Amino acid sequence: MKENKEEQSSTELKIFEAAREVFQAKGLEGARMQEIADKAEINKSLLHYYYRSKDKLFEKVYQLSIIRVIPQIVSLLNQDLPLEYKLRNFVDKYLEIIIANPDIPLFILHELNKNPTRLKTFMLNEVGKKITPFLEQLRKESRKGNTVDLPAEQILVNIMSMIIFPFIGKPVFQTIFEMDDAAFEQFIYERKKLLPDYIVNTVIKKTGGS
Amino acid sequence: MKENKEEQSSTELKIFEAAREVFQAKGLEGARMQEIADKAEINKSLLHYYYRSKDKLFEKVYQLSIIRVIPQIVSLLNQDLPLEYKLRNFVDKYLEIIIANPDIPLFILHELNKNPTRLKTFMLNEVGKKITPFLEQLRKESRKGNTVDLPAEQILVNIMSMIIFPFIGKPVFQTIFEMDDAAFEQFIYERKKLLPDYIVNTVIKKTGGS
DNA sequence: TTTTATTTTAACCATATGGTTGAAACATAA
DNA sequence: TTATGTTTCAACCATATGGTTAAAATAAAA
Repeated sequence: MKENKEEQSSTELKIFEAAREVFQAKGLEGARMQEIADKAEINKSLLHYYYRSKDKLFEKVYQLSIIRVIPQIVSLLNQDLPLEYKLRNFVDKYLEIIIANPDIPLFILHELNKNPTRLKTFMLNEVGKKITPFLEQLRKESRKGNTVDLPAEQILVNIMSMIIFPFIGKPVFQTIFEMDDAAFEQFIYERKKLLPDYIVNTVIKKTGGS
Repeated sequence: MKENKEEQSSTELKIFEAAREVFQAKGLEGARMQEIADKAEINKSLLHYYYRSKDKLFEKVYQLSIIRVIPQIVSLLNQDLPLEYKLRNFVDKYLEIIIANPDIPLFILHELNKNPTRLKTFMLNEVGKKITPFLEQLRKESRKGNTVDLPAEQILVNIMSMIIFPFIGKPVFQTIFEMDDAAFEQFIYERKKLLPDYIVNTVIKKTGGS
């Protein structure tokens, strides 16, 4: 390992990318070190040369998966913007992030299901605390009669559900709608175009106008 | 194994129930036969006495998990009813089924993600083909201007997302909203009350009335 | 060239795990 | 009682897998 922490060698990155793919597809126990080595086109010894063990490698993949998406998403709710604008932006950018990392949600949620307390403090501090201003904003607008009459938490769950679930349910939807990969990609593309408007319209009550 | 296929011995059922819990929580590779035996309060030998192998046991759990929910849900869309009534009923009963089997969605989707072709023919025949009448109904009402202007598939994905995802994302929501188990149960109960109306209102355009 | 870092090869170890077996204890029914 | 089915226990096997090691080959840097 000649390089320092910042500039990783290309093989180290190749290994990490392969590990990311395999872990995200199969989970910690379902993944095989041999499969990771094969996908990275190196041999198993090198895995231990760069990362000491399966657990260590998994931990890096897991943490980076989370750091790669969650802070970005949370920050979208942390700006001082009018509700409608913020909402539209949130849905749009959230979808962009998930489209770029479509396997991360199921990966995180499966691992979290096996061990629900794993990220508790992180979730509480980096997500829970940082979204309360947004929930407050929702409640404030709700009191003014500007939103649909639902608890703020239910609204947020609705929004997140519609953004994330299509990616988690991809194999089901692809089959029952008889879509090949291209068709599903098109379906997601269509979704990205219409979902921001749809969510804004189902959350925010427009006063005045036609 | 004295009993016939219909009336399983109580231990056989106890084993199956334990296996269901462990497999649904940990997945196929994450599950340990010893843990199943412990939870069933029998020893490992008995697992093989009743079910020949881990794979065989898993297969039964997997298939029953699917058969326990999917046909029920699909049948809700297969009745000859007006859209609004059908929709309200669908959301209500779907939630009921998932509340009774909250771990099944993530379980199925994780296993499906590891092997996306696994249930392809089943999904196609038992789901895909049977929901086309519903999609047609949606399109017909859409042409009459009675629904929101979205492709039928997008509408169905929205609906399924809002029903299923809260259960998949439970560990996240529970943490960021700081809910204990009772509070989360209450949250789901609240959801069951309001979601049918909410979904009907966001899908069906009411003509006339104030 | 000399030195250092990277990569391969191959063999190997330790462990966990799924799986098996046989004997014995126990219960139940014929 | 006899026979059959159920359950436990303990020991054990085979395998896959994660992990390690040593030696050599190769490449790169000094």
